[in-house]
Amino acid sequence: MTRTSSNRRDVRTSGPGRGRLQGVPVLLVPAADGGTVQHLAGNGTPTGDRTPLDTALTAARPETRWVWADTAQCYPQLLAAGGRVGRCHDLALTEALLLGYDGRWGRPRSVAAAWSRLHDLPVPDDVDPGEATAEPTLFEPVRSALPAGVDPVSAVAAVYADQLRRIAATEDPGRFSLLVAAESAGALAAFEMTATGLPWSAEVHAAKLTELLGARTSAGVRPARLVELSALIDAAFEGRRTNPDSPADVLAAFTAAGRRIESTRSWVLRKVDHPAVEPLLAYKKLARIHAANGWAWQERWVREGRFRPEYVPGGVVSGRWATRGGGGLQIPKVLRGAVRATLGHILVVADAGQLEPRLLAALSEDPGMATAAQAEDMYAAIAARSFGGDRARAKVGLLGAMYGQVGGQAAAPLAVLRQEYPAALRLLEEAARTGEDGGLVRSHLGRTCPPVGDDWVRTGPAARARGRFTRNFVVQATAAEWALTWLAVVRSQLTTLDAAELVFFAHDELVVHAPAEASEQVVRILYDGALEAGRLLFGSTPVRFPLDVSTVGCYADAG
DNA sequence: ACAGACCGCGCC
DNA sequence: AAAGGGCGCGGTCTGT
Repeated sequence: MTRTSSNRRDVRTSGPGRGRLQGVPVLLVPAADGGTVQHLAGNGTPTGDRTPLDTALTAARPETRWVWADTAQCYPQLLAAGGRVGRCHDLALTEALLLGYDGRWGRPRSVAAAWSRLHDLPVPDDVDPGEATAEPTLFEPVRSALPAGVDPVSAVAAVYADQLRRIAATEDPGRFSLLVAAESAGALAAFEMTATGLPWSAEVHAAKLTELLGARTSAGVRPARLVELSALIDAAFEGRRTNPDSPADVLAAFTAAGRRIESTRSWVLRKVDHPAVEPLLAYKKLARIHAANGWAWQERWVREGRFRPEYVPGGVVSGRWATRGGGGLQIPKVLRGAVRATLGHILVVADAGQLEPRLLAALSEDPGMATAAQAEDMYAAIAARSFGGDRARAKVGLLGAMYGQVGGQAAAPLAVLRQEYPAALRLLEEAARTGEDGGLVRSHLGRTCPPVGDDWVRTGPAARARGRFTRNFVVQATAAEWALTWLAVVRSQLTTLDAAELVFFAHDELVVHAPAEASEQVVRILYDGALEAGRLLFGSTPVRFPLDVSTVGCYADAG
């Protein structure tokens, strides 16, 4: 195993894992009478104290931390019953992080599985949440898979204590604790946001669809505008009936028209001189809106004025979230006019600009790059310093370095960067080499990339592809943990405001819906949170994490 | 009829 | 301008 972060800095003095994200653990305990919670000591052993569940929910201090099997199983029910939890330790997410740290990716991560591994017993498969019992109780997922006779409370306590030991045995327990706290807080936020939903005007959305596509049609029937464009495409191909949704058919049509193209990607088509290109590009754009975010989508995903994406925290290997259905992280720009604050409210939209290059600067501690990362526009600062002010070249070079591009336009800027920012480029190239050799790389806080499969061979394209993946992983995964930490801090501070709700999170962007009179406080919380996230991850670093913040009535007006 | 691969494009 | 990282989704196409 190869570490990629050299020049380690001790961040413990600045207190990751000991600050706002940590608290006194409380353990939930199942009971036939509707539930009690059992208290845990700091090392995970039960103290014997018990409190009724509803009392615990209403009387919990903000620093109370709930230790439970799986936020996905426990929290939606609590939220539906009006409960809300400040902090938690999610045993399943933490188990996945710890297994990954040891290079044991994809093993079952449930409490039952962890408990069984702890006792050298056969490990049960994880239960798909979709296949869980019809009326799950808070602890059903724990109880059902544990061997008969094993007390679920003891199992949770034992796994929790074991995880604390394993965290303490990592290379930097302070960092890993912060990762666990942020991952767990993120899971709370994810299920809260699914319950809350993003304010979505079905009327505005429908009006936009009609403007773009024509009147609504029944399912399976192409709207008027698509029919027209399809006819124009046929005409341009001199009557040849062409299915614009079929890349193979479009390719054949161009071949018949004497135009040899290697694919039907829109940027390839744009270079082709043929009358079918224009209607084809228009068709593809609109057909995409119709298929992915049309009337059927609205019917399925928008209810009571809210779009409710189902977030999957930890759904991406880099620690980014995924969504399940509805394409929640891909709301097209042309439809963002439908995201509207309700009466008397505003949306505060904040996104962290140029996050990945800034994290590269912080990770590598490259002096020149760190200086550039103090600027509001980091690409411009790099350009001024090293590219004679040519911002486009600076950006292409930096992105190419982080994504593993070697040729094309990026080649020359890359050589400049290697000369001027050697520590930053070395970090990336070391990560790539580790990946090509089949090794593991980690994020700043210790999230670890998946190992190679059994059938992996250290040859040509496969090795280079893995090198690009691990090269990008160190940056993308660290960006994801910065953003998660930001989210966690903002979430906890927003509880000080009445009726301010987090409604959207997408990789490096947060949207808060709040009463108009609270807007300035929300803005302050977002900025303070970004500052705090940088401090928690890196202690004192010259790197800044500037935000673009807009206070708007409509998402389309942000930015 | 259904499953899975591939394609292309939306987002970051 | 179009090479390189991560996704979800809906379309077609191919194989069973």
